Amino acid sequence: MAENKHFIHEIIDEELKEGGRCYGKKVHTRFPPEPNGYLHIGHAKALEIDFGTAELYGGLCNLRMDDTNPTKEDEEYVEAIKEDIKWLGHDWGDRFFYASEYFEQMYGFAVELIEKGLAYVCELTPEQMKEMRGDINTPAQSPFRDRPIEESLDLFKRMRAGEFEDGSMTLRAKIDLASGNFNMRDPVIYRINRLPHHRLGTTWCIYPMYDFAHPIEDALEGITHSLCSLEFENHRPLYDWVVNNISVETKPRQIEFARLGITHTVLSKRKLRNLVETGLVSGWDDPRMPTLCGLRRRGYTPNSIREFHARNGVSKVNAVVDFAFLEYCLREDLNKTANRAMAVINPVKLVIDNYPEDMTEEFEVENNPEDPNGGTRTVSFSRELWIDKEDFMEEPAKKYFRLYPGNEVRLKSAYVIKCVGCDKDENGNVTCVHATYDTESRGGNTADGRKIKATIHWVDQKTALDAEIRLYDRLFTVEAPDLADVNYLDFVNPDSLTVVQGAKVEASLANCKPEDRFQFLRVGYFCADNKDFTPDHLVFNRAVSLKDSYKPE
RNA sequence: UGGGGUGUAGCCAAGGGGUAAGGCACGGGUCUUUGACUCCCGCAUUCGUAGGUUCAAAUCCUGCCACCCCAGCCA
Repeated sequence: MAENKHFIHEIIDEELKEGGRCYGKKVHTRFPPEPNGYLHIGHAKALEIDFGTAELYGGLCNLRMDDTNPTKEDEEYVEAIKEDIKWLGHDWGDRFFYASEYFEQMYGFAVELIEKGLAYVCELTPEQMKEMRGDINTPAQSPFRDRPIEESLDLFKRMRAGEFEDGSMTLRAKIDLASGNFNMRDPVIYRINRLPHHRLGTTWCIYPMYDFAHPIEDALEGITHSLCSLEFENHRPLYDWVVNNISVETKPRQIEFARLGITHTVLSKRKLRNLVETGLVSGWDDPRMPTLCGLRRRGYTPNSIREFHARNGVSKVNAVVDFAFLEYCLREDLNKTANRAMAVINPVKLVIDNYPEDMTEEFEVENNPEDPNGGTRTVSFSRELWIDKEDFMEEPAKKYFRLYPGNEVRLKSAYVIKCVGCDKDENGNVTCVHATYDTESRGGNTADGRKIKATIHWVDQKTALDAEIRLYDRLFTVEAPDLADVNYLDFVNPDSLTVVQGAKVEASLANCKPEDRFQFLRVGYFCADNKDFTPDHLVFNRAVSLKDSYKPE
């Protein structure tokens, strides 16, 4: 948790003091997704703020599906949303709700407004209403504004009864047709729509609008703080108008914060959906997607995502955070928690010329040097090994200190070896590296105490397993593919996925399960794919590479 | 020319009259059986801008500029 309280918590602190709006009350928030898509890292920010605020103050946070528009919502998203929230580690207890549970009460409040002369049935069609909306200098108009209360009451009842066509009538709040804030120009609060609702079917043919429904949902649930994103600031006067003009005891307060942006990706539902539908990614859970299910499949931990948001803070500035910062948070978490393993992604054969052909030894290797209780595992060693192509150079570049003829390196946890040459094919490609080992260096330490600069990873050919490795990189080549004046699809990174077949991994990896995460030593953090990994077909996704400060000159 | 917001380093972000926290990125060094990690050092004479008030201004006042949101019977 960040040491400095952000502005929302400062406000709450004030309200909790004696005489404050919430003195003696329990802080109660809510997370209200619309079930029409998958949750992404931006939603996770709201999740952290909503659930995190409740946790911080010893309060509660409700999970509520905001399903007031049957044309967009679907039950299929509900379970996925719950699953993602649970995965992140948040608990809504028994407080799971649907906005649609309150439709009857909302209807009652609408009637109350009509009776008070604060709402009226308007017969303008959408087109007419648009024409009569007015502009900055001209007030809106509605010829039905002064309709008698009884008449509105009757018409509203008949709207509910299904007597009128979709779109032919609305219920409007009577507020201010000349307001500079267009949300206050007699906003529509009910519309007619005969599409079946995902839960209630055809029970209703009229549905409340967000601006009317949301404050009621909050008030009915006893929400003290309704935290939402900046674009709803303009709606706050209407939110307050609703809670102040209907008969509810609790008056929740809406506070807005800036939503999250991240470089090298897009976060709008429309654009994400487009990536899926055009096949540029394999689905909503493609490991390149910023969706929670995508990040999960990629290898991100709930902890790293929560830490990312906690460290970013909360403000009202439209922020675009470096993708590198998300990666940093992941590395930081996985460095402490992920077991190490050896995997050779681009293998080349290494032969220890002076090692007996039929001999095999076993070495103990620590699972995680960062974790004293991490334990050890056993790896086998024999004359022929796999090492990474990048760890050998026949003619070393400046400052290169791995394997090259005449140079010594340490094979992690095994022996110190000295390169004696290599074999090449007719095209000059290295096919095999030759070395001799120091028989006095078992475990990796030299008998005479001489320092060995480089340590490289390796896998025994006798026990190595084949694996498919999916190397992921950022989805877009530019920082801001989301800018209004560019077509984001033009900047999809053609190299965002590289599939490597025939990588060689240590035998212990046969026992791992989908979603197990590892640091492949000196390479990066990898995660067993949660869809395609099987014991017979090992598939690992690269979550993030290790930092690499080696810069060839 | 309306209403609502926001401007502190390349990116986040504290600080709200007493002389610019912290993190990421970046550069250098240290350590190292991972060129990772750790640790250390460096990185805003200045807070969108111009004035004003004050012994003292990122903080208070005034003007200006830039950017974001708003004219769905979407949320």
